[in-house]
Amino acid sequence: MAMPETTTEVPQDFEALKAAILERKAQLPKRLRQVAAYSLDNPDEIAFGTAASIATSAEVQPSTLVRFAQHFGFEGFSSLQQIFRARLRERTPGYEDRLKALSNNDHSRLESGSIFNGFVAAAHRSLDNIASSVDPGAFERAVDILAKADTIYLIAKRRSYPISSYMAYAFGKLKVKYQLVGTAAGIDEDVLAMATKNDAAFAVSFSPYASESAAQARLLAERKVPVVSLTDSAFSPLAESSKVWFELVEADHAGFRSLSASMAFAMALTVAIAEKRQRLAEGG
Amino acid sequence: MAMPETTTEVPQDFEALKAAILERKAQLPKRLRQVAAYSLDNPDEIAFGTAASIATSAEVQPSTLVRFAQHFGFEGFSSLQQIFRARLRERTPGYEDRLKALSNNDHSRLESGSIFNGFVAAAHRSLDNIASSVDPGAFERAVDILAKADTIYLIAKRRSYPISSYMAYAFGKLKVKYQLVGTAAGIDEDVLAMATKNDAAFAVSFSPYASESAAQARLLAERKVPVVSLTDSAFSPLAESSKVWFELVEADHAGFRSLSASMAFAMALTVAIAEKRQRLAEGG
DNA sequence: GTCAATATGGAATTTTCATTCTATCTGTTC
DNA sequence: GAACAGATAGAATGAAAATTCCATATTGAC
Repeated sequence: MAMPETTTEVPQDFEALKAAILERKAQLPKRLRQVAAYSLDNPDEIAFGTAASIATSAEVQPSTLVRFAQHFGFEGFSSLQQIFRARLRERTPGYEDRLKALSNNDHSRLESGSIFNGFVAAAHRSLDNIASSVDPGAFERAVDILAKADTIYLIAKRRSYPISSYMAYAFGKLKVKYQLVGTAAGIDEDVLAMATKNDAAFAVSFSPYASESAAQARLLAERKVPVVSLTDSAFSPLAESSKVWFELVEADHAGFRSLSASMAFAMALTVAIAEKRQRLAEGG
Repeated sequence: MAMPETTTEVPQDFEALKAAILERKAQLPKRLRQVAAYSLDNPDEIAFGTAASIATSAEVQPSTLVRFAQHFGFEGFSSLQQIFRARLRERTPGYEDRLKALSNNDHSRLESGSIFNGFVAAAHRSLDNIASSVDPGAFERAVDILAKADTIYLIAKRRSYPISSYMAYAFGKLKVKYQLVGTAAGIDEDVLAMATKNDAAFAVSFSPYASESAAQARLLAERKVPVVSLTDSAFSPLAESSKVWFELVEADHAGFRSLSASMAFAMALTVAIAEKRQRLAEGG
C-alpha cells in the first residue's frame, strides 16, 4: 500500500483538478500525459463514459486510467470521475447570464467584454438567418456543378479571402484539385487563362464588391466556365455571371459584419462537394 | 416477450421523451407515474445515479425503473438513462429549439442539406460554448497587451490561417500596424527578427499543431515579445510561450471542425484592440 | 364475491464494469 | 552493457449494477 499523500491534497473540484493536471503534466509519463490531455479536452466523455469506453477513446488501457486517478491522489478512477460529473451538475454560467451581468454592470469597465458578446451574438444571428436564406435546391445544384469540375477556381478578395483560404485548406486535405485566385498580385490572369469548361469556379464577394472578383468571374463565365457564387445582394455584380448564386446577409456588430454564416456555408459546400465527388468516382 | 412497439416511436432526445411522459402520465399505473414525476423533477439524478440509488430516492424498486423504461419503448433502464445524459452534454440555453427548427426545414430532405444543417448546428454549438470558455479578464488583458503594441505580428498556419487573414484585413481597415507571418515561405524569419518588446504577437494554432507556429511563438517569447494565443487545448505548445492564452474548442460536424467561434473571437479581439488604441491615443 | 388482468416487490441471475495483478517493456544509472 | 526502477499492457478477479423472474398484491369487470 502506498502511503497516503499528506503533502499534496486531493483536488475536490474540477478547477482544482485542472490546475493540478496542468501543473504536473510535464512530469507525467507518456500514457498518463495522454490521459491528462484527453481528460481536459473531453471532460464530458470522462463524466459519462465507462473506464473501458474512455480507455478506447483515449487509446490507453483501462488500468492506465486507474493509475492516472491514483497519481492525483484519488482512490480509483471512479472517484476521479465524480469530479467530472459534479462539474456538469453545477451548470457553468452561460452566455445569457454573462450578457445579463454585463448589461447590468458598468459599461466602461467591461467595454471589451461587451464587444466580445456583441460579436458572438451577431454570429448567432447570422447562423439563425442562414437556414432560411439558402435554398436547398440551389445548394444541391451548386454541389453538383462543383463536384463535376476538374479543377475548382476559388475567387475571393479582402473580406471574403478568409473563406476561400479555408476552402483551399480543406480541399487540399480532401484531395480536391483547386486553384486559389488572388493570392499574389499579377499572376491571376495567367492562372485563370488555364480554366476550361470542364472546370468550375466559386466566387465570394460582399459589398463593397471587389471589382477584380467580379471581372474575373465575368471572364470565366464568358469562356463557359460555370461559376457558383456567394454574395450578399441580388444586385451583386457576381450574380449575373453565375449559374448558381447565394445571397447571404451576415449580421453585424458595430458595423463589423460576421463571417460565421459564410464560413459555415463554405464548410458545408466544401464537404458536400468532396462527398459527392467520392460518390461519383465510385459509381461511375 | 412483448411485441416490439411499431406504432409508437422510441423518443430519441430529451424533449421528445418529456413530451411522451407528459402525454401518457395520466394513464400510467401508480408506481410508474411516481417514476414519471421523479424523472422530470430530478433529471440530473437520473443522469448520474445508478438504478439502485435512483430507486431508493424515488421510493420504488429498481425493477420499476426498468419497467418504466420499457413502457416508453426502451430496451432497459440504461438506454433511457442515455437520453438524460445526452441532455446534460448538450445543455446550452436555446440550443434545442434552434436545432429543432433546423431539422424541420427543407434542408433535411436533401442529402447535401443534412451536411449543411450539420455545419450550421456545429457553428451554433461552438458559439454557445465560447462565452463560457473565454474568461473576460483574460480577454481584457489580451486586448491590453495587443493595444499597447507597436506592430502586431499575426502567426497562423493551415486551418488557422483564415482567422489571421481576416484579422489582417480588419487591422488594415482600422489602421493598426500588423505583420502577417507565414504567407510566403522563407521570409518569416526575417520578419520576426524585426520584432521588439514594444511589439506583440497573436498566434493561432489548433491540434494537430503546426510546429512552425509553436517555434515562432517561442522565438518571440524568448526575445521578450509578448505573445497572446488562441488554441484548443491546455496542452498546446503555444500555451507555454504565451502571456495570455485562450482555450477554445470548436464543435465539429463529420470530423470537420467549425471556425465560427474562433472567427467571432478574432473579430471581437480585433475591434476591441482598435477601440482601445483609439482611447489610448486620445487619453495620452 | 369471483375471476382475470395487470401491477408490484423483492430475490435470483446475468451482465457489466472497475480494479488488481503480473509479465513484459522502456529508459536510466553506474 | 548489466541491473534496476518505473511504466505499461492485458488478462484475471471480484464487486456492483441492471435485468429477469416469479410469487404476491391490487384493480376492475361481471
